[in-house]
Amino acid sequence: MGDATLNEWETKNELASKRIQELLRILSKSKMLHVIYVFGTIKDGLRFSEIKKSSQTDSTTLTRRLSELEDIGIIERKELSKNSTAVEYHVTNSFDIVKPILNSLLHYGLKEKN
Amino acid sequence: MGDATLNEWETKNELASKRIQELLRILSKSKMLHVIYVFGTIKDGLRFSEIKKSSQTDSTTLTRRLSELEDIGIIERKELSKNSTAVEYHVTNSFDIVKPILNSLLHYGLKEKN
DNA sequence: TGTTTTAGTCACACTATTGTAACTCAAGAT
DNA sequence: ATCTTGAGTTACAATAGTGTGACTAAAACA
Repeated sequence: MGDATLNEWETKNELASKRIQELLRILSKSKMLHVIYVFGTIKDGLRFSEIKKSSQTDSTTLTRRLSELEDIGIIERKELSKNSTAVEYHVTNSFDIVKPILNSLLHYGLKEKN
Repeated sequence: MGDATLNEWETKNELASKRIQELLRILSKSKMLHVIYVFGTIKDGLRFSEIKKSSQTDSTTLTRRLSELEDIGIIERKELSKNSTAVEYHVTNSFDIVKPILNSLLHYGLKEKN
């Protein structure tokens, strides 16, 4: 951690800390990484059933994870053609903001303990 | 996320995913960021009471957080001079591995929603 | 018209995590 | 000898997060 960065963390508002903690809380929930991974790899514009199959998550948990991601503005839910049976999920710009975090985590995960 | 990185994530062992989830689970616990922040800013070789005061964490929670950080090898607990009343906590090499994650999180936290 | 698919919801028992308050026990200070 | 500090521990009740199985309502298919 550089000094400038630490100073920022030290002096800037508490809001950053709140957002960070919220993000961590959400990211650490069950199946969240699996779900995000699907958005990161497969494609944009995913159907509920596709995400469910690809992430191996049950309906209940998937609904929970999707609405949490929607809440923090990382994905968007779009009903296709005014009826409710067809729904598509898209990533937003904020998804890009989270990518470096996922990458850092990945590199941590791949690194050996020492 | 770059393609190479994604491929890694896709093809490398499940262990990475386990480690990542474990790290996220631990990082998202209450006061964890406060505690890590103290290690990152104040100095190395901290006493229990210093961490307690600086992170504004009660004994119970601090003990929990410190042993979790010790478990994943991010900090080390050292009893000074064979008696148990003086204890010092040090960061390990693994602390450096986690730094980029903290930095990424910080930048996420400081960024406006869009 | 009946069946399947899509996208969920609901209730529930179970486990994990939290904060609080009280307690301990050894060493150093008065 | 008593008081305080350091570094916790223990018990506990409250809250949060989990997977399971059963259920639903609309639309598309046969």
